[in-house]
Amino acid sequence: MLEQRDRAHRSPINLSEAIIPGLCAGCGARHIGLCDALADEDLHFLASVARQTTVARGHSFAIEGDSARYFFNINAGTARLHKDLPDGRRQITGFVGPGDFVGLAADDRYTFSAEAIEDVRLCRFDRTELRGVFSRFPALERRLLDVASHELIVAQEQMLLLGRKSAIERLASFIDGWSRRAILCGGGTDSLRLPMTRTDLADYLGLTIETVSRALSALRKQGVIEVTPDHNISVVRPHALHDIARAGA
Amino acid sequence: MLEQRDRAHRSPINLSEAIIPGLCAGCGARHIGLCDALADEDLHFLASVARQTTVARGHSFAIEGDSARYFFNINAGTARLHKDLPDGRRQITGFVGPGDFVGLAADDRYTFSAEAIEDVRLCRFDRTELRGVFSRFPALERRLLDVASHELIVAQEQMLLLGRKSAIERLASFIDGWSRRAILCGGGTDSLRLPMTRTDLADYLGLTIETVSRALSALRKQGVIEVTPDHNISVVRPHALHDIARAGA
DNA sequence: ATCCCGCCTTGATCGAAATCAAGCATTACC
DNA sequence: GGTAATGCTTGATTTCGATCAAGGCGGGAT
Repeated sequence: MLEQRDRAHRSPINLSEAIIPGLCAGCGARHIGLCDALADEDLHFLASVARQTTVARGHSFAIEGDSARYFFNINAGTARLHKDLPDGRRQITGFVGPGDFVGLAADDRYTFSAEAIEDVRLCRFDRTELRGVFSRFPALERRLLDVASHELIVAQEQMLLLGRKSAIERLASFIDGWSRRAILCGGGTDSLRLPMTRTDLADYLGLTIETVSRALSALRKQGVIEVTPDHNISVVRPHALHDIARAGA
Repeated sequence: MLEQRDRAHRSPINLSEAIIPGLCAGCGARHIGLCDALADEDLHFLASVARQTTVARGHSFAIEGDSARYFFNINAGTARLHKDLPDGRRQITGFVGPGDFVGLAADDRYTFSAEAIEDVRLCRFDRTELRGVFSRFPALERRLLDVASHELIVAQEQMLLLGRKSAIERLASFIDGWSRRAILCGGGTDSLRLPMTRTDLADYLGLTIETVSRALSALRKQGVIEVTPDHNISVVRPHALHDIARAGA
């Protein structure tokens, strides 16, 4: 592993970070994990199809309808994926962070837009050349199938949320899920950093900012969460939160 | 192709139908398409991990929470995939027909239930043994990744529908999509068979049966569709329907 | 410091869809 | 044939979340 990291540093991009994101060791499904020994020629090959870039907060690195040339792996920061209706209505389909992939759900053209909500560092792959990567690293394709399957599970859970849950249940579900993700990624269990605005939350949960605000207040008044002055959240009663999220399971 | 079909008939299951569903030749993404020549030993191997079954209307062949032993390929009939909340609220995440796969979005346990809404014929694979199938037929894994990607696109489109569209836009979107699917599958463009009930439609679109009924009436009054006496639909003005679905794009 | 602007919260009112309710059509079953 | 069950439609009323509106807070620019 360390030997591999050394080798990676010799290549133009930091492959150990790009291909084997080390930040979230506990996240399981969110990593490629090309952990086998890599020959130098393999590294050069990977470096030839990948490229590390930085995207500043507020900027998009994929736009719905554009030709889908690239596939991305997030190394640092948070981005939102969204779809828009012509009249401005917006649905955020997910937030992605370190270790996550962007571009799996793409045809010829992107069917979503991706925008950095914090400064984002990412690794960019040419999608055509990625095919070649697959034949050289079959484990990668296997891994991507697992990732895609997992994303399908998450997407279906979100359909249940959007189709059938009340406003307060949606907020509880989101905070519950987000805090589990934070815990898995090694974050402390006390304060939960929310990099997205209330508008983002509303567009993710199919609500308006006012309803999001009211639902958060309701959860606060019930003593389930606390809202910090900087608009972050701390979960006071995780079990109660989970019960609300699952509609009293 | 014909030679392959002949060979398939020698095996215990009808592989040409099960693995290469022939019913919907125009559907593209929905087929595995193991179109390369198959050796006899390959056929025997496939037959050893697959099994053809019939599921009667109203019966489930996968239940949320159960150990996810099997992966399915639908050969005939229609099924609904759904998730339920403890208090009875239900979200249908999709309808599947000939050529579709069920069980991609599964972990250790099913995260959805699958129920036949017509008599269904399907081909059942043991998910553990499927891993072995992958190493023998790498093209299959590639194909499943494509299928999973396509399902992700559809799921995200459905999130936009559930999170941001009005009742009438949801109905228009559904009918538009369903009719395109029917046309691709070689169906006539005139009458559109809806194998699902209004309740299913409501649970798919995040509405109630009354609202579904009213939205259909509204579309009918606008001269966009006609509702046949047997509750099927015929699309009178496809372009207008599409415009409503895309919120006046 | 002061102003402005973006972001959030809370209150008042409105509206789209849910709920409640009634009735009709078709099919299933005795 | 009669009757119950199932599924669909339409009308009346209610409700939850959207919309409209006002005000607070904090950070950045001048």
